[in-house]
Amino acid sequence: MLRPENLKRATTALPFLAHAPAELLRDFLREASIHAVPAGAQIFAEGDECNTIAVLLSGVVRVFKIGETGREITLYRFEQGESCILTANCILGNRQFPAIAMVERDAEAIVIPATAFRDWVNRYQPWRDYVFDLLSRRLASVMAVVDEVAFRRMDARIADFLARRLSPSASSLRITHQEIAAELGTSREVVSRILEDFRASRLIETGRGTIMLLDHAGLLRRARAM
Amino acid sequence: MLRPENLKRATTALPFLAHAPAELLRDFLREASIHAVPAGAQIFAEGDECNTIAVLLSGVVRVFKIGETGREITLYRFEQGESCILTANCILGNRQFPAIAMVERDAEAIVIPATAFRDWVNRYQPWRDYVFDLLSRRLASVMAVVDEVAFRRMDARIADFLARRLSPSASSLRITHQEIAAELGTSREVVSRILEDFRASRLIETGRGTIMLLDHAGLLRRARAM
DNA sequence: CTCAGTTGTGTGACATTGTCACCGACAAAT
DNA sequence: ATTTGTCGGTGACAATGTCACACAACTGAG
Repeated sequence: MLRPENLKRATTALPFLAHAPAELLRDFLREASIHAVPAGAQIFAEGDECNTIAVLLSGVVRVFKIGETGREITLYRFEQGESCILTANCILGNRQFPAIAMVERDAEAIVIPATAFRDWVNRYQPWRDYVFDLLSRRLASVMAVVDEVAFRRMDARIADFLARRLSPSASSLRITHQEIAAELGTSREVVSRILEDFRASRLIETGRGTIMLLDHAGLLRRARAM
Repeated sequence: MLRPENLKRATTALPFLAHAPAELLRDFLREASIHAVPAGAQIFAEGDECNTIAVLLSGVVRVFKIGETGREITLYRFEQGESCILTANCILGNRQFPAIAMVERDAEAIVIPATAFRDWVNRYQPWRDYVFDLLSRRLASVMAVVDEVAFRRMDARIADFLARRLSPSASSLRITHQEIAAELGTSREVVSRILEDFRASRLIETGRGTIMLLDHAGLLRRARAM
């Protein structure tokens, strides 16, 4: 049950609610509820059955896989207005959750029971569009991950990653080598070696837990070379 | 425009048509058409816009990515009753096709215009369920590919691949090393080396363009070891 | 402040995988 | 039989993953 004042926040996250049929809004108010989830909490683990679906109002959730050796790789993240569409995936297909979802920054989520979710997909076009769009976006982005992992060299991927998170205006980044490794699906040692190389090439400067940008254009060049 | 005798074949491929509302059937007959596509034909290339969607009546289509070095990796295949859901993906999200789809075995396809497809998703629940289910299945299977590529060793992946296609009753397989490489996203040399190793371990016997099974249990052991 | 424990990074050795250059064996066509 | 293209084998080297370990920077308890 959602309090009316929270409908405003929900509408910020899900803009289509502003023009949605009154019926959907009524159902939404009745079925949805808001929960706060602290950073570090696992929302779903590999193999879980899903009986609710969450749409984020704030915070960030990271969805990733873990290999047998303990290595991780990020599949994607979602934040405000997005939902763990993999959950939708399990709900609609009665499948098990094929990855791990963990809150990265404290999150508030609108939680909707699986039964209501399924029902709305059938009854309300705006809701249906929302779900299709997310599902479709994820499929494309996960396919892009396959491409990255299968074909690109690690130095290019790391350069790419850094170039996206650093800019002349935000020239320093707090992140550990281990975190970069988990992002890209490699090991910490490999990241350390490549960062050492970037440092020798005067692309970045490194400190414990931080990376500082020296040469953004140079990073982009490394990202493109292969 | 579909001839009534072809509706039977379509219903074999899409069982939900048997219980679908008359309206959907009428639309289906009006909008769908059947086309034969020979093996080797590219259905979609990376970056294509999609304005039709195809559902297979027969044959096999392989969807894959190509890296800059020319290496390939198979994302998935689809055959009778399945559709190139990535097309749905582009249609619903107005995105570009993010991979290559090529007919592997001569195919016949029911072709539906994008506009009709979109319309039916909104109007007919059986159609909607069909599309959701496929999309959702693909997402899960592409995520499994990420897991494979990121974490499993190549010898285990090749052993796995062979164990699936060989059995004591079908103990020989016509396939080239290059084809295995394109399947798994590695290079021909790597496949050759690993097959040589399997041969030395008396798991298989190899000939030009063929692989013969010697020890199925042994292959499965190699597939599990990491 | 000091010390011990924790976390982040560096390093060398080695195994696995990817790339390149090249060769020879085989098959189909002429 | 010769030619041509496909298929597979090989050696060298580069890139990546794994393991074992060292050590420096931070943290919190006392």
